[in-house]
Amino acid sequence: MSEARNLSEQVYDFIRRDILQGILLPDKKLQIETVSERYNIGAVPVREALNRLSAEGLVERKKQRGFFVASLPMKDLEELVKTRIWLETKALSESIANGSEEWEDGLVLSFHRLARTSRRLEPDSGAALSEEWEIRHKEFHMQLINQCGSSWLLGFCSTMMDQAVRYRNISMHVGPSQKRREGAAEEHKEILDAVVARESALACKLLEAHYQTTLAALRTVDIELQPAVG
Amino acid sequence: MSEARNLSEQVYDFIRRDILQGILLPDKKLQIETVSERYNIGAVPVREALNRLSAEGLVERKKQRGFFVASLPMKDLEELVKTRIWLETKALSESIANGSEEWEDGLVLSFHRLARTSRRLEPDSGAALSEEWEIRHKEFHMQLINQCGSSWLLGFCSTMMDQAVRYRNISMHVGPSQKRREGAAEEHKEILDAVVARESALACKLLEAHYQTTLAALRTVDIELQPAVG
DNA sequence: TTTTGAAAAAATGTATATTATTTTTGCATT
DNA sequence: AATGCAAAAATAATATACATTTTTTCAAAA
Repeated sequence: MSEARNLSEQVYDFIRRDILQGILLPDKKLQIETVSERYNIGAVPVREALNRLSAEGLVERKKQRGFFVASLPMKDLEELVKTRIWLETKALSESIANGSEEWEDGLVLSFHRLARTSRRLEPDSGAALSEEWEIRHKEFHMQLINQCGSSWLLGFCSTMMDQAVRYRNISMHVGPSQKRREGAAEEHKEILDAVVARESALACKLLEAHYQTTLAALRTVDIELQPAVG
Repeated sequence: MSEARNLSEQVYDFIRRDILQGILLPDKKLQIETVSERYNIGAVPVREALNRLSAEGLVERKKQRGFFVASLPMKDLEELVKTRIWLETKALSESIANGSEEWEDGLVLSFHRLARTSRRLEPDSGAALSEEWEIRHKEFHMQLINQCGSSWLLGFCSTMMDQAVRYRNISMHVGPSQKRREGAAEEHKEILDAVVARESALACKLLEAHYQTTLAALRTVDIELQPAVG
């Protein structure tokens, strides 16, 4: 894993992971000294990491007032999902148009690994397995679009996927022990099949439906996500 | 202008401006000490600025090897333009669908200001006027899409506009005193008219043509853009 | 020409000082 | 006594100076 990364990169990874997993709650103050102590790393590396995270939108930076975990208002979720659908369906149709058989093979593989991890996932599974699912899930969705022919578009989609993960994980932490949505596995299978059949329009429709369903599921957790300040 | 910004923000603005204007050439090493001296600001604020710029893609960060002005390969320009067309036509059609008359008014105003600045622009105009044109130009293009209903999409388009500006400015610096493209002003007018007429498909076609023409103009400057290292 | 290793240069990290913001405290006023 | 305000103390962000570690350079030897 850690191949001689420097402290700045280590603490960057730690904070990033904790924000995505919802361990660090939205709007929480990220005081340099506290973060420093938490990860046992000096102030300068911490500041460098926070500066980069702030440019990525996972951290907010208020001048002369320090850093905060980026806010995550429920009302912004709709906009996020809408934009994901716009960009990812575009990327998906381009990918289907350009993608070789090798790409198809890679997609089948990504799906299989995701499905395997899903099956092992119990309501009380440990954090490690849950983290593996997150990785497989993102890999599958990125594999769907990675032949779109634009690294810009891929980057934007990746950024938004990470934000979406935050909503999912926060809702699981905040609500009364939510569990991961059941139907998702079949939806992934349907998307895979449509892509392999090169049915572009159908694949896009299924992908959109997948995100709309996820949105609907999150909306039921209508708990206010802004409480934990400090 | 500068309302009590701290050193880190000041140097951030300086470096950003110099990269966009093409004063700092692609791949140039951004040595902390050198940058520090150049802007008369200490090492820590410089590092914070460079870290943020690296997350934005204007600066590249190689671990244990420091910072460099982000590379700008000519081959990536095609991909950038393609992606801009994908996202901005989507944003434009949404904007036209949603935009109120106030938005329309704002667009007419943006166009007028851009046109006025264009007219004043001579081949030997100073940097100040040229910088004003850049600002007006971006304002017009952002105004076109700012009712798209997605701040994510707006941010992505803004990021790519900045990258495109780099190509334009670099080509003017590197080539034998290139001048700004003539036809652009009329193209802007045509886009404005199509938008005001709410002819969404036409407006998108014109916007795409506008970017394709710009791309073609830049392609004639086939000078390698990678020489200045150090 | 290629390799090697010490010196120089530059990035990364620590300790500390400075400056801005927030909180507390004490006094005046209602 | 309760409230409001202002000044001072405390806290925390920002910046400087300096130490350590890594990379690069350059010259001598294979």
